[in-house]
Amino acid sequence: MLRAGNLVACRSFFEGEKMKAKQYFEDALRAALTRMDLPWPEKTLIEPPRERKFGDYSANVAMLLAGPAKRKPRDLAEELAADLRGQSTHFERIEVAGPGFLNVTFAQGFWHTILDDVQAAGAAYGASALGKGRKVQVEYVSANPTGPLHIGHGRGAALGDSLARLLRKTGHDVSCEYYINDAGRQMRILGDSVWLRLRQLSGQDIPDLEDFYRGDYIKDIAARIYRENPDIFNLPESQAIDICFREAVDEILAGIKQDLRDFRVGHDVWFSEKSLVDAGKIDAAFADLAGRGLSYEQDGALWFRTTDLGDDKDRVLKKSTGELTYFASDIAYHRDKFERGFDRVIDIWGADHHGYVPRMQAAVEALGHKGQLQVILVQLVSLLKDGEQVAMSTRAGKFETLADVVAYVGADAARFLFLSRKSDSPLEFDLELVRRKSMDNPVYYVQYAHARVHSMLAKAREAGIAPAQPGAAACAHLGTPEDLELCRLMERFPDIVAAAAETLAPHVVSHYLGELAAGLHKYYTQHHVLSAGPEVASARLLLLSCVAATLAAGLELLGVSAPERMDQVSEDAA
RNA sequence: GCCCUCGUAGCUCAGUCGGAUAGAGCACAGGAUUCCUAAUCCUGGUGCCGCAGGUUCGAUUCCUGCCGAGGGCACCA
Repeated sequence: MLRAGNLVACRSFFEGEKMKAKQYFEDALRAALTRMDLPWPEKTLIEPPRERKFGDYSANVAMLLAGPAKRKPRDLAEELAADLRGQSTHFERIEVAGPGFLNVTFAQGFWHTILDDVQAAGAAYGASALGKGRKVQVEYVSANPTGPLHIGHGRGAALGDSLARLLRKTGHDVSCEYYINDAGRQMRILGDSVWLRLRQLSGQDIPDLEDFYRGDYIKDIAARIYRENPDIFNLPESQAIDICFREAVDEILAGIKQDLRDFRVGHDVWFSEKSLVDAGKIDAAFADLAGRGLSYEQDGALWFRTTDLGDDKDRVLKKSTGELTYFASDIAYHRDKFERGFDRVIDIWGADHHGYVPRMQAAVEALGHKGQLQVILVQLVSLLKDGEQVAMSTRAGKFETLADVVAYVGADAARFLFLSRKSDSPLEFDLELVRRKSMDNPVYYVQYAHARVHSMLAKAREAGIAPAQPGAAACAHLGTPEDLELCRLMERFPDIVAAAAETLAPHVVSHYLGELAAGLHKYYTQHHVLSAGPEVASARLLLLSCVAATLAAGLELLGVSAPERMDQVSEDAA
């Protein structure tokens, strides 16, 4: 029952919004197979073939069916082709090729309908209801408030933000969250570090500590506290350190928030670890685990029986010193997430935490939410400047901050680079390369394509030429191979968005935008628009404004601006 | 020692559930602008898809082993 309902919902969604050509082909194939009394193979693949000469779309059904049906793939394909030729109207050509591929080419008129779709949808082009309104949380960055964000955090920030955009676009109810580790050992060290600097500043001769934060920003914070609280040395030391700690966290966190804003990244919720502790959520989580028989005490410590869940070793929740482990608050935190009603939780972590993933998965499973947590690991960013590696270490105070990098290369260029690579492979970030406004820099290639169209639209307005409305009259002027190529490219966009959202991989969008931009640039050099006569000009303006809308919709998903003039871009990276 | 990720063109990287002759950008060489922005376009060629087996109509893709790189195996965070 439920199944049937879903199927219907899916169907209407596909017809309206997903790749219409693909769906049309699939429907035709299904009907043909039914007529031939053959099943629909689960592993059927319908996709644009690598080479254009094989047509617009290609299906491998005949090869999949050949084995079970004990037939030759090519014979089967020929039979299918013959059936399809007699049944459907939108195909211009239906061919059998290679080992048994069934290749189809759509008629021009079919491609022209894309213009209606893009024009009608505008900025919403590519949107879908795939997520069915499910509540999803994306937690990302979550850097300890012990120093400014560095370039690696930037990669996670760009990814998390883009994923949220993708998930929203595909019909999910998304909430972005930043987990603030403001409890525990790191925070004690932070307080101590500021207190140390403060005492040194007041003239006390105290040697540096072994293990403390030594960045200049610590000195600055200490100096400000000293200025604002000249009598701080009259307080008991514990109270003074507490002031240092609180001031430091507040200031550093404010800086982090500012850096993220400048990078166009916004979290909906800033969740404090300390609040979790204060609200007794840790104890509640412990009780939960104990109730499930998954914890025990030994050697004065509280243990989580993760070996029951496939771990090779049980893990400590509360140390014999009474201190909580990171694991303990993470369990309580994730328990809280699901209590807040999220159907699905996505965490973005640095790849150095990958050993932690199975443990966290086990914990979530133990709490009854198996399969509802997805962890995405983001690999290291190695920062290069003039070819040489720039070292990064928060503790040592040597780092290239995100803010510095963004100021140097611009948010657009940084985001585009981060989002044009798979997150699980290491990334090389060459400051000079990313800063350069040239063709080595794909972001400008894409932005330029968008700006080019708007430049033409502006010129057209001056000349009194308006883009045509979609329809037969305009489409009669859009029959060149380049016209149709742009339509084909635009038609793929909704599928690209869906695939990127499903696989949580924004880089699919970046690569697609590169292709679409290339199509536009090629078109530009081959076809004049404004001087082509009023009717042709306005038909082409319609086509190109649809391309611009698609480019803008794609860039929006990456959080990269879609400028109407390129001189607006140069101000971004001064 | 055990576990995870990765290994694709000179460089940076794509390659979806196994499909047709493995792609793009950069770099290199040559060409295109009386006309909407040359931040553009066109033409050139390069691969033991780390190695060796296995699975099958077909493997860069899946399985096993090996080599190489990085990371992880705490009462650290």
